[in-house]
Amino acid sequence: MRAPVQERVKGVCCPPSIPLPLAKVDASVEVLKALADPTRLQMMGILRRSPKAVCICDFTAAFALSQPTISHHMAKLREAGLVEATKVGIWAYYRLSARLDSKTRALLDVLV
Amino acid sequence: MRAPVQERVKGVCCPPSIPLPLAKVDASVEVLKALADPTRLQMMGILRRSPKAVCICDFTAAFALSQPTISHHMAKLREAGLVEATKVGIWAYYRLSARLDSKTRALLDVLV
DNA sequence: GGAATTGATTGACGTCTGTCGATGGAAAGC
DNA sequence: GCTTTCCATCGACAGACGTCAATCAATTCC
Repeated sequence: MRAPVQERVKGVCCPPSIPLPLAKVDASVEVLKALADPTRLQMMGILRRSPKAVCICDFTAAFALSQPTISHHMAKLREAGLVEATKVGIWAYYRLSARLDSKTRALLDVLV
Repeated sequence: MRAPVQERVKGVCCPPSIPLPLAKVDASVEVLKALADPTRLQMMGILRRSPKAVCICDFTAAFALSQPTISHHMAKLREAGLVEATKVGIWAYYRLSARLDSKTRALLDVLV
């Protein structure tokens, strides 16, 4: 008869634990949602490895997805503040955002 | 008239870049999806800080969500291999999985 | 000016997700 | 045995998400 993990009285639950700061959680969730898709995670991997900004047309060629879908995914990454776009003539070039905070950088180091 | 980001010929796109290993991406996405929810991220934060396993009823008390929803979220974390459950009498206790790989640990260090 | 190309946007579709109420099963107390 | 408590599962529902075809705006080339 070993001791239980914690003292418990039936019908009596502990007071709620101290949660993380709500703003921090929401910011993290926004980044996590942006990364939680295979296509977008691979896009981030490609961008992190590329010394130059990458043309959208290259992503369209790399993934077996329609051009609007590629554009949609890149927009998600842009809205999350993960990438930046530059227009050169007809072409649109994307690179990792220059102002990624240290936590996001650490995430990318682990993931891609 | 500065040099463009990359040489481009109209109508000609570069060959696709080398993507990350597909299996790695899918595994990462599974974990990211499990973490990309405010409730689940906070659950992970609580579990990571708690030296003891935490009773489900404490989560039910901590979050303004119904008991089935709490159970649903914990099941998601369990399916992703992030947490483990122990049944003690009527109560169910959860803790961080003992066999988290180093990348997942690093993720949690950054996030929660 | 007109044709061609890139890429963003729109609208539509099926699927996945977060949430709840209701139900069910197991353990503990009466 | 019956009731109570905890928790997982089921069924339902609204909203978000990933995808595509069609369209549009901007640019370049003829």
